Amino acid sequence: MADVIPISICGATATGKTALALALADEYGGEIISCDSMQIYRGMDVGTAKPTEAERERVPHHMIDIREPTEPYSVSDYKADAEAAEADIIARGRVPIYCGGTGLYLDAVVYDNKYSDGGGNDELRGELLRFAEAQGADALYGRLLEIDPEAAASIHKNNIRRVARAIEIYETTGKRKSEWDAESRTGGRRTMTVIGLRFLDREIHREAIRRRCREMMRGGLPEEAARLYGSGALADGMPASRAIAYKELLPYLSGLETEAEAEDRLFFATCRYAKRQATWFYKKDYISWLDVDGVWLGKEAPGSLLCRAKEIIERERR
RNA sequence: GCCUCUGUAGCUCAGUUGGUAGAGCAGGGGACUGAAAAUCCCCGUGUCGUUGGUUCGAUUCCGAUCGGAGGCA
Repeated sequence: MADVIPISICGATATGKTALALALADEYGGEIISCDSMQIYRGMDVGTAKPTEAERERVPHHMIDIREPTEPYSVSDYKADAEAAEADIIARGRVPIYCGGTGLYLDAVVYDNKYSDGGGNDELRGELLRFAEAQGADALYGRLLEIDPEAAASIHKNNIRRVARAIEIYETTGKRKSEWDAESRTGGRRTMTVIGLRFLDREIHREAIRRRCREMMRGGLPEEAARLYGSGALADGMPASRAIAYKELLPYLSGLETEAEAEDRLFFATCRYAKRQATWFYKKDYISWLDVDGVWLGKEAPGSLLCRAKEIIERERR
């Protein structure tokens, strides 16, 4: 039997990735590996548009609900865990199907990237951030310029998060970030069929996002957000506090805004996120694109989209 | 009917002691290798409600007028 080629469904939010991945899983005897930085967390269900119980019974899912909303997680964790899941799926004779919109995580799995050994040093990082706050972003950037001018050239000085991380890499590993990157990027690309879903018409995509926001608001998002907020999982600095959906509802939950205003806030944040995802994905040369405008408008049957996806998959198998 | 407030960017508003205007939000574009649903960068001409007047010059002062909000009758 030929080597199994993993499949990946990516694209911006609300393009229909989940539905297509499920259909493909049925078709090929696949199991889904979530490629989503927020579905990792338990208890964040409505807000992250997690697959439903029924869907997860129908097709096995991996990389979902593997951390508490207070636990940190990173790309390198993802790469290790997802690849382990993938190996396990293949060993059982099934097809791994990645599905999700976290571009960085997809990259980690598409390329043989290496991440700097020695990991992170939260204390040092915190110290660097405090330094930036006290002395200014320029001062922090100045430190990076001294130790790794090459990395500094590709990081904006105001992006103190990245500046701090670059310094942290050097301090903890003794090797510059630019050196790590140079080595990592020689890894090459793995064989994987990556299908990207996209709307050609931005307005239609916005409609899809609008509908999703409405469904979330009616589907228990406020209750979920209140629960997470009450448990402290949304406190400053907590991983879950970064997710779109919960922080947007805080003014509403504390009585400062109406439900309609909260929904708008959620909608705007999601649209901006979709744009950032699109910017990331569109320049990736490993993606084969499928337009979904017709499906959303009801002019194309979901089965037809599935056929188009299968064509791409079959073509790459030859 | 009278009085007060108000009319400036898609929205909320600031401002010009008279020299044609700027923030936030929304919107557009982009970056991205251990927090990524995060983080960061770039992009603002709009009949300053309309119309007269004063003035070298009015969005800014004055009058009228139209729209909105409130108050008194």
